[in-house]
Amino acid sequence: MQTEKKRNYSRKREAILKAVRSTTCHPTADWVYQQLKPEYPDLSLGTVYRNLTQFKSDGVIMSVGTVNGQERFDGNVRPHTHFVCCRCHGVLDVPGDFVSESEVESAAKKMGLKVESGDVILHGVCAECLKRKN
Amino acid sequence: MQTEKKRNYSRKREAILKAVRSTTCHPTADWVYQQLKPEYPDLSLGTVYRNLTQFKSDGVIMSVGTVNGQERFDGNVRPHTHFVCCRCHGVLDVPGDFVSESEVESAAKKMGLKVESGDVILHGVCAECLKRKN
DNA sequence: GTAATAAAAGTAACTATTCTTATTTATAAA
DNA sequence: TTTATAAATAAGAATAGTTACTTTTATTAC
Repeated sequence: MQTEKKRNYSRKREAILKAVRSTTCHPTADWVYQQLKPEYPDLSLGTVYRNLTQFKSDGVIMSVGTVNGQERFDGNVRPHTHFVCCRCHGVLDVPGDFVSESEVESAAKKMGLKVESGDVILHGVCAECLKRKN
Repeated sequence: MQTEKKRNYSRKREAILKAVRSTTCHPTADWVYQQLKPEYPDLSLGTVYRNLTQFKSDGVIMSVGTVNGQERFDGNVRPHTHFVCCRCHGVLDVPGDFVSESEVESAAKKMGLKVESGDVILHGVCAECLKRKN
């Protein structure tokens, strides 16, 4: 049995989660902060970080990893693929999984690993950037 | 025609590349620095960073991404899969590719993306950590 | 209402990485 | 070999993303 941690409601926390879920841009902590600042003028960046960290460990959001020095978050926790543009550092969802669950499982078993998640990250140049300057 | 950039030979640069290639631990910049410090007492961390960046853009090493706030490098640039242990933050090679090149290509084409590389990163608990404490 | 507890603000601290400048080293020419 | 040049380096300061800390504020239970 796990120890239950009680958690009080907070309007800001709710807004932070909503902000992450409202976009497909895979935002940074600062993006969320800037987004909410107008409506919550006393919001602090630390609050955004703290809540994003909580959401991550609760599994209601996920991290896409660090792109250009900044962690990128995703409100969509269903398995999907990410594409990172090395020009504009945009992150895009690519529908599809592309990875063979069973092959991974058998390779992991051979090495004695417990695999909890698997991410596919594609790198390249996005359509926008290709158009802009070839 | 590309402008050729001349590059002078440097004993330290060679040692840095050798260090990254000598291990499968997917080292951080600091690991390389600590490793070479005894033999090159006047080595500086900035030199390690600068050369790793050069090697990356030359394609002779690759980045595994940021794990626990630090970039991890890999001297093996052939496509392969990485496993990141969320307990000890170790990075392991997993033989195999697991991702369907052709499916990725067709999905990318549909979105107008130019894919240059694709990485599979598995997350979980490594054999060592599973043994240590279950 | 009041007490107990969690959340937030604001600030300070931390850390990986990059940048700057003076110095050293490697290469090429004379 | 000596000299000229351009590149590489050391050292440390600067930057930036992130986290931790302390005090104040908000939420819940009674």
